[in-house]
Amino acid sequence: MKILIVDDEKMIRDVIKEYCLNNNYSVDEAENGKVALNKILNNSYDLMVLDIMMPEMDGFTMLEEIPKEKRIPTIVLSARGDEYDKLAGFDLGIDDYLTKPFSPNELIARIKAIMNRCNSNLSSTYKLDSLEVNFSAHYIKIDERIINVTPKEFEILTYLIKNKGIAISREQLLSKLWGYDFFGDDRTVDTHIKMLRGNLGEYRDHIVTVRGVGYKFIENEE
Amino acid sequence: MKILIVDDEKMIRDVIKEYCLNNNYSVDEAENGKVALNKILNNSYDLMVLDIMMPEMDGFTMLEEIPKEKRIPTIVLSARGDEYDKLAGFDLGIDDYLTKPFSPNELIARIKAIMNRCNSNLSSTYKLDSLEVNFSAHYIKIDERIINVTPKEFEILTYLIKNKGIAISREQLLSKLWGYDFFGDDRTVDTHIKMLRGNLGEYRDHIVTVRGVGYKFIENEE
DNA sequence: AATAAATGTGTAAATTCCGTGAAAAAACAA
DNA sequence: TTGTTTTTTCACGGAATTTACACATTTATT
Repeated sequence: MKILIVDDEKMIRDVIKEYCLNNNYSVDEAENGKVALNKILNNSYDLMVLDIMMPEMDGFTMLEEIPKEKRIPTIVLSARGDEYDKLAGFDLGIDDYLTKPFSPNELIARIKAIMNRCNSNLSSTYKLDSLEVNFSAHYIKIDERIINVTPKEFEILTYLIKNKGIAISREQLLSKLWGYDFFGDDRTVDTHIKMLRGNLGEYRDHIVTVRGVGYKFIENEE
Repeated sequence: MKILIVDDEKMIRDVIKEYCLNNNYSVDEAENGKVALNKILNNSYDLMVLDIMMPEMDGFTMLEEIPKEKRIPTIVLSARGDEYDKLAGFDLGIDDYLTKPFSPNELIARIKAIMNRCNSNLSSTYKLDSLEVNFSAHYIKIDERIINVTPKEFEILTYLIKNKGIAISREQLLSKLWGYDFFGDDRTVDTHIKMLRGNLGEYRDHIVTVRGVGYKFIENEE
């Protein structure tokens, strides 16, 4: 179990490190978002403890830049207590957060909780009437019949469903599903949405376009 | 999203209830462990806020009595701040804890965080009687019915609500929502406000013009 | 009451946004 | 390789949105 600690204050990194080592987790550190991003791209960690307020590259920006296949469970440290909105609207990949000052024991406890949760959270399917999306087995069924979609379409649908009810911008889709280094056209997303809708048949209207923003998946009328 | 609040002090239950309702969670209460256990066995909740120190049956005992299939995400409230309680609690599958006295806002934030990681179903919503503005889903409802507004109208309303009670100048709106490089007419704002008011129907008067300054959103008469 | 300044409102032109289809480019399989 | 599927680009056209502006109305001041 390897944990990446991202914080600009050495003191804090040291404290967290100490506690992690005592609990048999191995640790790597980064003092800002840039370094962290680099480490994430070139190594594999099981969990990240991330400070939001950092010089060079802040935590939010960094999270956005992580390509999807490199995303890991993340506990966010935040100095101010009133930024929850941001956390909420932004990225649902954040697993937990703590407001500074926090107790190291509490952090450890949460790390344990997340480690447990992730291990037990594997095969899952999403169901909506006769629509069935199996995330792990990677198939979509409507009325018990397999619907063929391309990988990208599947990724998009999955992402929208996991963020159902929330409007997702094209940029967010691109950076999450294509990767931070994709420099193509926004409208590519539209084309995939078009294909996806075509394939979803009677469920096509569950992908709603939010004009000026992007798309969202809805379960019912809202 | 239904939350069960378990605490022997009615005052505390009421406060938590108030905040939960404001955030679109529905609420049920129990004044001790026995009642709570009963409710859990016969209903289904998405989350529980649980006080540890209670008469009749304390929180820990109660947690142990819950059969595995009925366990739900739990936030523990504890009057004592010593670490032993905290860690012991986590071993019982507790998801988070707060020490009394706690800030209701923090509790809400943590509830959101847990809801978020369990079923990624959080929504930041502003409610005023039958007016409902969902920031993340990007919709406005009045009397349960969707109100169609343009993106700019939505942005403006959102901005005013987030700064409710404060007069916002046209310049401020322009620079925040249009961008610092907008060189158009001040009065464009007025046109959008006009449209927005039209769409807000009975709530049109909550957007007050502050003569000589700009506009503000108010909840009640002032 | 008269005046000036600020705001409300209707209209129409200008602009932006999105769905779509077609075709080029890239990835993949045989 | 060759052929097939997937991904990406791009441009058209309709529709929705944004903006500007003229005129009406309100408000504050004298």
